[in-house]
Amino acid sequence: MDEMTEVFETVARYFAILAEPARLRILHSICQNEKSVGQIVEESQMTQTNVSRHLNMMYQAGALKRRRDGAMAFYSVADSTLTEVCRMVSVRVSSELDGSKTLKRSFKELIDELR
Amino acid sequence: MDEMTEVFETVARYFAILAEPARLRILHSICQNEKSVGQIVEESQMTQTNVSRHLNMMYQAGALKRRRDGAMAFYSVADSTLTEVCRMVSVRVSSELDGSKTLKRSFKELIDELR
DNA sequence: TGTCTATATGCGCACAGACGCATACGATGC
DNA sequence: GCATCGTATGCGTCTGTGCGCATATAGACA
Repeated sequence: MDEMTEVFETVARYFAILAEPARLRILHSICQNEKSVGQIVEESQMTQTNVSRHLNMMYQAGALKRRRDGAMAFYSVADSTLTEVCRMVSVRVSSELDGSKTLKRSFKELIDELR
Repeated sequence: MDEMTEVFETVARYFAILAEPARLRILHSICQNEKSVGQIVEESQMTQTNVSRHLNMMYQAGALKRRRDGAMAFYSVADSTLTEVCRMVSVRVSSELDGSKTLKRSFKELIDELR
């Protein structure tokens, strides 16, 4: 396989992590402190199955850290570049909104918390 | 629909543009100067159909500019944030490679050209 | 008008991935 | 041991989307 092919596939796989609303929701949920699966489920309004699967996917990809404590599993962000680019893109996207003010406020909230 | 849902979907759609090797290849191809579809086809080793479709997709998404000259269409990058985050991610990903030196060199090449 | 070149698109296929349901696994407590 | 709680996973389904083939459209030039 061509070298560049591998390069582009690798970068694309990285972006694929962020190309899914469910995973962005999770990232947002744990970008400040680690959280247990249960906490994330509660906050994110997603099913436990779905949250668990996305967490594992992100963990396998090296995006998240996992800490086990008894039966509980706590996840946190392992790769700060994820939140950085997420923040950059949020800024960019929100800057060209012409619509609802409440939507803009939601973006600002997200941007402030992505640190 | 919840406001946050819309926010996450919007950001995810943005990342989806970059979550595809073919589109990264195109972005790399035109990140310095505008190019015609034919030129991109040649450089990228992709079929004309495929290149055209991805170009149009990116154009519709506001990622690219299009200039028509006769029968030709020239595309260039409209959103510099795309190349910026692409560069950031490439730096990040290449920094944790332990393998082949030629692969690292390919990454460096990409990173240098993403400006 | 007819032909050639450059670009776009309708159609169909195939594959990937997101989801829910049910269930399995593992730890804790009785 | 058994029941319960928290988390992970096998399976089936469904939607989305990337791709190729063929064809359509549009401009240039005779």
